Amino acid sequence: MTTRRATISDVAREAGVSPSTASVVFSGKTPVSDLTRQRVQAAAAELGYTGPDPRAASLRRGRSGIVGVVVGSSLQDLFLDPVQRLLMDGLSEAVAPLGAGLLLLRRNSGVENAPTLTTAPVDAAVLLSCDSATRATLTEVQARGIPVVVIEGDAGYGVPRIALDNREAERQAAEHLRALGHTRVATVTLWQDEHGTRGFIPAGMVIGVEVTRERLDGARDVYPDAPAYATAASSIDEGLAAGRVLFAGPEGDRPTAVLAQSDLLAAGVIRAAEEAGLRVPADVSVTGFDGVPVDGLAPYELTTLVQDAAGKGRAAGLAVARLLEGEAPGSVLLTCRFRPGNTTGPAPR
Amino acid sequence: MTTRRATISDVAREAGVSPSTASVVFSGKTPVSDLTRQRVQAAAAELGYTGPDPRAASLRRGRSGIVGVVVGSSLQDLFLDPVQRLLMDGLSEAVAPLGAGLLLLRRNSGVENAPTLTTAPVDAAVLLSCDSATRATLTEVQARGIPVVVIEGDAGYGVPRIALDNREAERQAAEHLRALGHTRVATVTLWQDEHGTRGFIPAGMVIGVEVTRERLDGARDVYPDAPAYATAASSIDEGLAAGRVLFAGPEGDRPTAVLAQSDLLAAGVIRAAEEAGLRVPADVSVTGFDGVPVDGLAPYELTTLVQDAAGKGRAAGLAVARLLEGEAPGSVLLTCRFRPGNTTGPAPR
DNA sequence: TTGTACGCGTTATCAC
DNA sequence: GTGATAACGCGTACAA
Repeated sequence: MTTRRATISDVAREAGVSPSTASVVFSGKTPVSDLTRQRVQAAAAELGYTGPDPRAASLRRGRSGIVGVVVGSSLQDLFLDPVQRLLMDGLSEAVAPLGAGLLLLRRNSGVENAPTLTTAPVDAAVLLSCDSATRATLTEVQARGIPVVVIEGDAGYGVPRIALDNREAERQAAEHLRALGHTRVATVTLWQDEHGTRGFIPAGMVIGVEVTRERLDGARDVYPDAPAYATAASSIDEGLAAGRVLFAGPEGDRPTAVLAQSDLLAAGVIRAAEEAGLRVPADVSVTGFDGVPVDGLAPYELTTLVQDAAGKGRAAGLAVARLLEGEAPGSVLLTCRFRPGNTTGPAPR
Repeated sequence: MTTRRATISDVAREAGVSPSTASVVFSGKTPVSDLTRQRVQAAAAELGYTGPDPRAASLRRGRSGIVGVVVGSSLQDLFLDPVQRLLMDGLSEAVAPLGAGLLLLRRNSGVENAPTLTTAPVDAAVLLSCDSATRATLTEVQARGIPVVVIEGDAGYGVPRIALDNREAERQAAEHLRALGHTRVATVTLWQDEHGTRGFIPAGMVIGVEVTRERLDGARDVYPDAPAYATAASSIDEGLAAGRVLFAGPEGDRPTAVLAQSDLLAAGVIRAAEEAGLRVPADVSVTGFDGVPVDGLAPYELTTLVQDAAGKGRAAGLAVARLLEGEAPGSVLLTCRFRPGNTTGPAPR
């Protein structure tokens, strides 16, 4: 049975009304008499018609109800990070009332034929931690007239941004350490480039990833010469590896405090300190960033900067909604709150 | 400037060719002379035309390049689980060559106007851990003629399933414990219903969540009377809470071994054991399920059942591809591999 | 290799 | 409250 699926015209004919009337019954945009509605619904049931074809409706309306989310790497890496998870949750929550869902699109999938922002029927796009490599995508998308919002990234050109006061926040953490008397302070950073290059960042190097650069700048505002070790991702394991490097040197050379750019990294650094026989915070102070619960960190409570990750996602969703209304939402700058814990203490002497 | 966006006809006119020729230049389905191609491309550049409108193309082709993924709860919860992350990664990898992306759809979002499988332009749908509540959705989607694949769920009705040999696998773990001489064995299960009801599962209760039921059945094949404590999610914290309950009783009453239905739960149970002053595996043996790396579990290596979660996702993607080709892929049953670690040992006496 | 003609299934608009 | 009309932008037989 290769029988064609029923269309709204079929239903209309069966019900003895015009296609437009039948359409209105399903969309509810215009009042319809009860009798007509019932007739149409009966005809639909009869023919097994389950409502308008979303593809045709989206062509006609010019809306698909889909928001593309461009993620950098694998979904695996993305969702490994609790901050990103919260963010996606907030975003999905904020676009749902628009009748929109999130379409996951990978940036450099390398797969032939993979869907992209230009081939997918998206109404708007959200770019996550947009780095320099994303710029190309951006201009093409804008040429299509697709509204774009950027989260934690450097978009320029009048694109609404949802950002954090990363620099000021990290500066607060650094000042907290200075007030405690620390002088030998190191930083463990988030990824510095799309390859996930690990290692100490050479002096004078300009980092293309905004969030990493800004947090590092904040640290350097207080400790201009602090060595910075870049990791490949925000995870406990990455923090552990970085911590091992930092704590490998002779005692007089080791940092007495570490500014980690995420809570997961901080948890890893703390573990590395324990491995090296150092006590936290007696021998080493550690700060994090994000303010997310870290499984298995107890009894420590990180000294950290709390951000509202879900709020970031919601703000992005709101911006998308505005853009779809034809408005021009401004950028949003969210602020972090410093939360002292028990992982920082006076510098050892 | 409210100027209409350029269409392919505009480009064709500008280039002095027919619309169909211009279309062919973009789709590459038919050979075109170099001269024509260049003229069309020049015209496109001139008019700022960036390729066919995906909405119109999808109506015409009857394909949108979108695979809907129906997730039960919040994205947060979904991606908290490393198994689900791997699965989504495998799935996204497998559908990318189809030119398809994953559209995240929440089951019971409760949000007015939220997108659903019937309102979104999806070519196919993947149901994750489909429980009894999902059945309704399923029939409606099938009425639309949208191909569906179910992962770890009970779909019935000729829907291809990607499943695991949960029962056999868990039975192996239980037999391992029996061989070690354990007699007082408890189980910590995954969610038993959509509400995430925690607590001991009453005897004789039938569980609607397939994966939970099957793994429990496997445990009961060996230990018919083993108490089972249900958690709300696969996480360390849930395992910790469950473990605290299990280890709260007097010594002669406590289980000497715990079959946890996931590695994260197992990690939590181990932590609870440590809290209670019990040594693993000297006082308590613990098994997991999944075979995923658990951050911070070292130096333990879980005795567990290794499953290929990414492979599960890929299998689902492949099944989707087949369905879209009009074929009728069968169900896939993947098997787990028992991997002994250092968290199980002889029963204490 | 290129052009013509048509339809994909729906909905906005306006007149009745 | 209902119906006629006209797009929405494109892909693809088929003919030339």
